[in-house]
Amino acid sequence: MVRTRFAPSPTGYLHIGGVRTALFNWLYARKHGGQFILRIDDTDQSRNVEAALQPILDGFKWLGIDWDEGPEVNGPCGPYFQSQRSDHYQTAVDTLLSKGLAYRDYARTDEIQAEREAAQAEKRSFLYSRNWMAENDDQAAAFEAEGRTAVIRLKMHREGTCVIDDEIRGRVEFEWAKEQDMVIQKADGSALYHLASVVDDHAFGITHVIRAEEHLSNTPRQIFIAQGLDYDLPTYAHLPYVAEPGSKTKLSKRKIPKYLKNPDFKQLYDHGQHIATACGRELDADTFNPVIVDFYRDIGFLPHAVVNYLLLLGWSLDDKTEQFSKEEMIEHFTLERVVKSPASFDPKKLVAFQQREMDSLPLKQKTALAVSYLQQSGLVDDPPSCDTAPRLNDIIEATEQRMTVAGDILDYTDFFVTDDALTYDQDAYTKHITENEDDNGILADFRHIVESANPFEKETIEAAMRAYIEEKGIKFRAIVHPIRIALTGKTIGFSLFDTIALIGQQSCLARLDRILQ
RNA sequence: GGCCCCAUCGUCUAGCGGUCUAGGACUCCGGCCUUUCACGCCGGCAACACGGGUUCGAGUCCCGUUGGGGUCACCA
Repeated sequence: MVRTRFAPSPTGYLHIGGVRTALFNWLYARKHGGQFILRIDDTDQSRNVEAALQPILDGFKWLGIDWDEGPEVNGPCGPYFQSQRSDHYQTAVDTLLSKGLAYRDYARTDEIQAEREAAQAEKRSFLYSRNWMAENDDQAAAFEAEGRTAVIRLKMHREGTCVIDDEIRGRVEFEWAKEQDMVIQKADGSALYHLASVVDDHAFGITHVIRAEEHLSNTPRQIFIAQGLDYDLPTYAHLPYVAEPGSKTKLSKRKIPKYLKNPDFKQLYDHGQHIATACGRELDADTFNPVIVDFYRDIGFLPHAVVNYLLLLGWSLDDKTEQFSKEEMIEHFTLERVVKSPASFDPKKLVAFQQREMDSLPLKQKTALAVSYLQQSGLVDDPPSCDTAPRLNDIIEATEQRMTVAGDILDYTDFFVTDDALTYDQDAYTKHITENEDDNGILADFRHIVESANPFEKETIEAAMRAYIEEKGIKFRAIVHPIRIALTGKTIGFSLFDTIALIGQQSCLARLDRILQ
């Protein structure tokens, strides 16, 4: 039975790199008919865990990555919060202590620091002298008499080799003597990450530890703990990490200002800001940026586009397949085809996946998504009013391929404002209306076409307009801009005939009259 | 700095000794289409880090160099 896990720390947001790791764990479990478990790494959290966890759970739900055991669903191995498992960790510490594989250490932090710096100065690797190690109660009592307090450290081997058979990296060796005597329990009695992680992986029956490469170098100490506790070792698979756009440095959540210097990242970010602003949303720079999953959900990405993109960031099936349904991902995923080198996050390519996904979305669903943005920005009532509701599908259909994300509908809002409230792009207005003396003639003629179109449909309007330019001996492009500006205030938009039909005869006349007067 | 990992177009990748004058995708650049803006279509630019081996033959195997990265907490 395959059991994998993802262990997020309740930080308040779901990081894109974390999602990729979770996805691979999820896929591996699903492929092998096993379980995917969510464990909450809150051993060091003083803040409100519940509030900081919710966005993470919501993110996974949105992406369709479900968990078999963990928060909300629970399961046979609970509790799934590390803050509630301290008794397990204490038992493990006691075992390690009794077997002489860990010790009470009374060194002060400055004393350790001094040793570390000395090693650094001599350009050799640091190895603790164990000068303040207490291996029996008498020694401990002596140190305590000096007013010292103890942490628990691992008493690492000082010879031999630790061999890791990594599913992705192959055989990796570490000399035990280079491994530090890690602290596994703080002076206040709380357990630290490595200890908690190993104990819980065992308690949860985790068979495959699939995690990012940054954990490779601390695997030896985890193996030491596991062996000391007589646990069977899980299979390890160290994924390459997700790197910054255009770089091989690990993607971090705290370097947004730096990423903003990357034009592609900036463009995506601005796109998001534009939509969020149009929705009248307050922006939190910590969570509203392309490194955090919420960003994509909030501006109208399709979750599957994000998942599909992330799948290909460090994994491929072959030399051509790029689009995968969830079922296909599960069917084809193998650790064997995970790439070893880091993959840098490419905002442009993610958008391309989204574009493709959006284009293939059925109209009804597209409409539903877009309408929610119109509602958020107050342009459409919830539920839509009687005169708006029937037009919605037609409007979205007329967007054709212009919406990359659902929030893009907010660039085409002139169908939802009243004729009096329509605003004009000033430069365009000046250029095509004010400065062009012939335009009044064209607009007036166009008003006649609108007025006499019967029925008022795009086919009849198009026929009348084509006849008009033929008669006048002018190009169509000569009349497009003035008309478009008169009707929508802008030079860009849908097909002009769609636009006219969607605005409707009455509004077209009203908007034309605003200009003609 | 010690230890460890990695190395094919700008980016994601295919390539598991000959079929590679290195394939696909995104980006970019041309052109076409055209009622604007998108879309679409056609075409193009662009890579095996370097040096040694092994071999009849190396992008593919080995070693070294260089480069990039990760990690070295009473964080996770």
